[in-house]
Amino acid sequence: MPETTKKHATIKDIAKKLGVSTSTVSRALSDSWEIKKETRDLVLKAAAELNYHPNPMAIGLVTKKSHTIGLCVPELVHSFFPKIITGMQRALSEAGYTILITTSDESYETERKNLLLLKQNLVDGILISTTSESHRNAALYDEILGSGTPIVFFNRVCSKINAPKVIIDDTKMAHMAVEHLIRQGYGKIVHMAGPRDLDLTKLRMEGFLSAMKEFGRTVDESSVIDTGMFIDDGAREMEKLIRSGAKPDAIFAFNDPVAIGAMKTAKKFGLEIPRDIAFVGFSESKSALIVEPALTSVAQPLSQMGEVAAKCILDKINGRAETYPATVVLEAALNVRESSVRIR
Amino acid sequence: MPETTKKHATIKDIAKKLGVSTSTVSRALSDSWEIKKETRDLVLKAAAELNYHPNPMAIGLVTKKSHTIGLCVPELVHSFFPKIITGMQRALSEAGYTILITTSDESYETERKNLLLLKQNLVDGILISTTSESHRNAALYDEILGSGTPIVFFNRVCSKINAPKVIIDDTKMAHMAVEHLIRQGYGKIVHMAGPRDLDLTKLRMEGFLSAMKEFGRTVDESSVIDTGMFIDDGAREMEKLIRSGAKPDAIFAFNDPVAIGAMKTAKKFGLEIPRDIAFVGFSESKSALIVEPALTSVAQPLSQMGEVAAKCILDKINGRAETYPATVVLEAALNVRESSVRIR
DNA sequence: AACGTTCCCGGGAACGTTTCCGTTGATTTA
DNA sequence: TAAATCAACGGAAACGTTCCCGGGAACGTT
Repeated sequence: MPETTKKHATIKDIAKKLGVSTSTVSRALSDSWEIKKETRDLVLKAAAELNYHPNPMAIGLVTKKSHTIGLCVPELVHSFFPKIITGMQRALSEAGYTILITTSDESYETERKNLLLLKQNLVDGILISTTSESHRNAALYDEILGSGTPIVFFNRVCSKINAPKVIIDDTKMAHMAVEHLIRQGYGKIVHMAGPRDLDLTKLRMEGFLSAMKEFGRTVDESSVIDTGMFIDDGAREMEKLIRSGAKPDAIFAFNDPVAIGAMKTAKKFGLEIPRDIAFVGFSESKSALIVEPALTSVAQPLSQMGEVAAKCILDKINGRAETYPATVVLEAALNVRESSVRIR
Repeated sequence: MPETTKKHATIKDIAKKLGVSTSTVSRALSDSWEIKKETRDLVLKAAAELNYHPNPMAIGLVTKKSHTIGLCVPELVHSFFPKIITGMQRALSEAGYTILITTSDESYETERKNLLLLKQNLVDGILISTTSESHRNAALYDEILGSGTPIVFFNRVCSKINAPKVIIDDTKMAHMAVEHLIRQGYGKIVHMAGPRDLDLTKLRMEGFLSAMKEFGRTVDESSVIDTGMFIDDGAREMEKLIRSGAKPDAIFAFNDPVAIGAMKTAKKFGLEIPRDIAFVGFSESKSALIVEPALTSVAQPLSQMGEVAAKCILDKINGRAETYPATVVLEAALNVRESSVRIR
């Protein structure tokens, strides 16, 4: 009978084969200083021969580290977060960490469940982009933080929590976008703002307002209209706008979907873009290039954002948190395209 | 001094508090039959009071199950797989399983690394949609299967491996799409095929060919052209086609991006869609609705596919594999839109 | 009345690893 | 040369569970 295929070779098997103790093997594998070079090589060779792979659960049980970090994002289907995740995975897998992904579906209750799940699964740290109602879970964030699990916020942050945050300067970029519209000579500019309770909404609106103010534009209650964050929301609000006879000359939308939805309606009503009305989105998506005319938008360094957030959480976990400031602000870019360029 | 906040309450803490043995507590928590109802309630109450949560690592160490299933997809940024993942998460989290996501970036080497990583992390099962060169890892699939870890393929499968697969009938749907074009009265129909080494490419091409044959259309080497799977690929091939003076009347593309890229080029050259040329895509994406005119495409039940694949792997893990056939074929739908409807 | 059952429960090994503590022989120091 | 340091290793506890084995009541069964 051939050597029965034992499920997995353990440290003991190596020890037995070499006639040494498990401690020695462990030390050799972890490259401890208190090990002779020759025995270490011997162990390494035997480990390779036996096709040894350490059991992460056993390690986790004694070290109380899972080498897993939990991720909580609102959704996955818009390719926004997936791009961020790509960056995270690069940084984390390099460091030997693995990601546990959960989606909150824009519901703070699901987010709460997910966070508790992550805690129970003993993740070493949590990366989170909150739902629009982040304040509702603020207490939970604090509780988790208090229990010793580090948290890093990215993109959508909870401002009142004292934890590292990785973001772009939304206000500045919004300002820049609106300034672009103004310089292009568009008259009445309307801001389609996002969900009320999202921090991002406030920040981008601030940018809108500051740009309007800087250039002496008047702002009244009709300058900003509440919208959601999806295509349908933009389409609906645009229709209302047009039907009310208050067609603006330009729209600065909370994000690309809203802008695209609004564009769709505008075209349906026979408006020509950008002659009759201009559009600027935010958080550039692939759709910005597919839609016609191509949509001007603020491009975020998504993959980099993921990478930075990941490195940040690793530093937190490994106690090198001092090297990071509380908030990292990344550089974004305004990509100007046909949807907002005045034809001369 | 107040009760020092011990990191986590364990089963021993409960046992000590109640003056029973750990075995009893364990039995109570796992709802064993050999436990008195009253003591079980006592344990449950104490557990709640102590805010007890079982340590998954300790459990995994002894039961040799991680309650984690590994996922390996080619990419995440096209919202195709994220939609599938959403379905998976629903089914898996419901069953108390957690999901470990890896992306292979269309590289079979990365896929190989990921699979090995998953194995080392002792996942209970693996869900995979392969890279275009799946045959290169066929031996690895078999090895993993042989080592006792079940695998379920979905969407992109490796045909030579004997494992459950969850797919749609690509050939049938391709046939249907092409039939639609023919019935609309389009003359010269060209198929922009996907990557040569992808199973899906062959299947969809078969559907194209069978439909052409069924309706007595002639097929020569100019009827099928190799493309990649991205927007640029479609754009490039379309340009070649037009410049060569061989403008077809309709294009059946391997997928939506290729169709959209081709559409873009067609419009650039002044062709009107669908009058001068019609387009049909595959694997409906959001972009199909954003592009103008809206793109006819085959919609796959993505979330359902994820759910079915997840349930399948759970059945495999729990030894109820007999309830499933080797291959599950889901129903897809051809969504006809303006891009392929002949104007009368 | 002796004997099997059934019902509950405790003791303790086992899972695979890290790590503390101790030991030994060799080397250096006073 | 005795004492102290050091390099390299073994022994064993610990991490938090599950689960097998065994045992003592309480309950029927012949």
